[in-house]
Amino acid sequence: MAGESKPKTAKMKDVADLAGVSIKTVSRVLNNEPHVQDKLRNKVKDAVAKLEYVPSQSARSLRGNKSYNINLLCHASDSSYINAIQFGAVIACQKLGYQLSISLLEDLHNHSFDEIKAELEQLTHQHRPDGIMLVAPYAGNRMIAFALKELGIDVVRIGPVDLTADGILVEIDDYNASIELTKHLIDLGHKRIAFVRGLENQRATHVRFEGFSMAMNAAGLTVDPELVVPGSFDFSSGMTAGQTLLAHANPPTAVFASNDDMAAGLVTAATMAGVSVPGDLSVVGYDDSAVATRMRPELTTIHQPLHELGEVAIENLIDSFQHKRTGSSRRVVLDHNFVLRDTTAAPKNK
Amino acid sequence: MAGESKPKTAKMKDVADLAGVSIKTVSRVLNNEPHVQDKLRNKVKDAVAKLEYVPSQSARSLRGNKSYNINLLCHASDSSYINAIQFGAVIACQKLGYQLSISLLEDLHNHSFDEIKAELEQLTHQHRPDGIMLVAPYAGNRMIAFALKELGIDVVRIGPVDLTADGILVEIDDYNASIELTKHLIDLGHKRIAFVRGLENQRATHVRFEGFSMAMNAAGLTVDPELVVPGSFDFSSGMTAGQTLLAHANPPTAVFASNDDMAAGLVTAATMAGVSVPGDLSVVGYDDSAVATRMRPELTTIHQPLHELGEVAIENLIDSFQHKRTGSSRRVVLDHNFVLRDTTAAPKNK
DNA sequence: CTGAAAGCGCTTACAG
DNA sequence: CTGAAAGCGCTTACAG
Repeated sequence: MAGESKPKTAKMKDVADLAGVSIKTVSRVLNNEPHVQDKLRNKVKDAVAKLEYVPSQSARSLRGNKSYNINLLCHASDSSYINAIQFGAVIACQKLGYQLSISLLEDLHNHSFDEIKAELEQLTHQHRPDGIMLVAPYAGNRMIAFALKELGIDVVRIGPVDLTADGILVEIDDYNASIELTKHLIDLGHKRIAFVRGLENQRATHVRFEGFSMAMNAAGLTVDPELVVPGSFDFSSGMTAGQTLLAHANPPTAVFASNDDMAAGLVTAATMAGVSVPGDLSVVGYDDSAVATRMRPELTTIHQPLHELGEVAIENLIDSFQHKRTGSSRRVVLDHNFVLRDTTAAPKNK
Repeated sequence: MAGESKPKTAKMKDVADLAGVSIKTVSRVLNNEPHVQDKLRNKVKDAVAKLEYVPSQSARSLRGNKSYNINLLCHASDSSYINAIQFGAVIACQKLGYQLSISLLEDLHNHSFDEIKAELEQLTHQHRPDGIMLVAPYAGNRMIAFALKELGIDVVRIGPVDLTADGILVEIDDYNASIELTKHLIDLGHKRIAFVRGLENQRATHVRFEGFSMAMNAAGLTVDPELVVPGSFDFSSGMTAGQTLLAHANPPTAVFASNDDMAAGLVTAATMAGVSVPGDLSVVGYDDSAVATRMRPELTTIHQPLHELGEVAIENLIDSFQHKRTGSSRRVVLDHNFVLRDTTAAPKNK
């Protein structure tokens, strides 16, 4: 079977000829510009439909200095949290005529600002995205944000990043969500509640701990420093944290893990040690990512609207540069939900 | 703080002027074309470096009718299998000066060929990728493959798809890997071995079952039809399969789940039912995706080189259309590995 | 081995 | 409200 050659597609000129107008008018209709008679507008639309005309992004890009491309800067790790955000972002891009591309940025620890900037320049100059979307662990990286700003690229960031940061931010209210989650444990009757931190360079770690501490204090409970253990947002650090906490002379009856992956590790460590969840130990996570319902018992957690975070981030980013509001700052906070599942219960010896 | 305007970048003309040559010569050097004196070539390279010149993909696209963009067509599901392949694909694209973009295709069940073709035309005409990468569950979809062919777009597919399919295929030897995996269970002394199928429209399901059956027969064992249960490649179908198998009057001592997610569900179901893995039941998975080491006991499985599958797929795709070998067929088979972990052991009452 | 010219398919000023 | 001209930054024939 011979390979077919690429079918030749209609150009703007063809549409103009068929509609009996100039190509400029076609362009205006396509870009939803005002000042076109309805009659002409309809003629053009008919011609577009008849010819199945789709404008060439290359040509639009070249002349208009736009690429209709948004780049998601990722870290090399498997994360269903990122995955879900990416999903929402793709949906929004498709809806708005943009394309979502993925780039991988290697670890930038120990890199100078100039090196980071050079790396980003290399990455962005080739395909010239109209905007960049930053997620964990890069969303909170100030050097990256600043370098991108110097390169004149619009950025949207997702998650609880620096409060003083400018640009577009999309997130949920981590502080209050953490309070809610902690209150749930307190209301069940828990007093010795442990906390598993995430990566220390992520603001999420700090905000969630702040909410946790606040709720504990408000309830007249103290946070035992020995029950605050480190983690790195992944399954195995959750297991380690679980082992540490269970080995404590006076172990906690409940644990707040600052994300779901670690909570899953914790539940696994408990189960392996013969500690029943939630009978002997209650565990809560954070995110409501895929793992939350791919474990037993299913995880009580905070639901982040991950798809929506991705969608809203893209919409705001595009809106921002379409209205030439480059450099504008805004902060969008979406609703979260507390999701009660099966890893929490009242403590046995209350 | 005022937003900086996009910095103006060097153009090919600037490089040509600095190097004292024509822009055509610069173009030749940049595209690694022959017929340029080394002296001039070096002058040009110096100028490129000095000006930090990066060619505009838009301009190259428009004139050259190439987009330097490869599109990964995804299904809306969270899968660390796809995630890992995507990772490898991004790496390869970055290395070769291409960009990987993601598109989501909604479910196409009950759609006619013409509808599918129209959908794909819409999707591809806007950004005109130079090639498309297809993974599960679309890699094996003949209508998609055929529609893309009619649209003149090069395609690479990953996984065990139809043997008669033309185009570029990258996969591992599923048949022999499945035999190996089954032999492992047989060598441990298992005789009643169950099999959990995946989606029936995926060739992986059939090839893996074929390998399983073959190995059973070769060892003089029969496949009990009652121990062959359906699944859909996800965690919850694995749990269901586990419950079904454990409820059997004469339950199996080992299970071959045709991917890791289902194996994880199976282990979870067993654990919940008080059936110890691997003490009372051995379980093997397939893929070695992230979940394999995010569970306890860790999963014995077949390691698919997912990153490499993604990389090799992209490399072959680009190589194919760069050499105008559009329409050429080839099949690349990468090595797999049997990974012995902790979910398999000899049966108790052998 | 090297270069001057034409043109990819749009959008951006500019005129009317 | 509409259009003729110029040009975005490259690559593709074509000449020498």
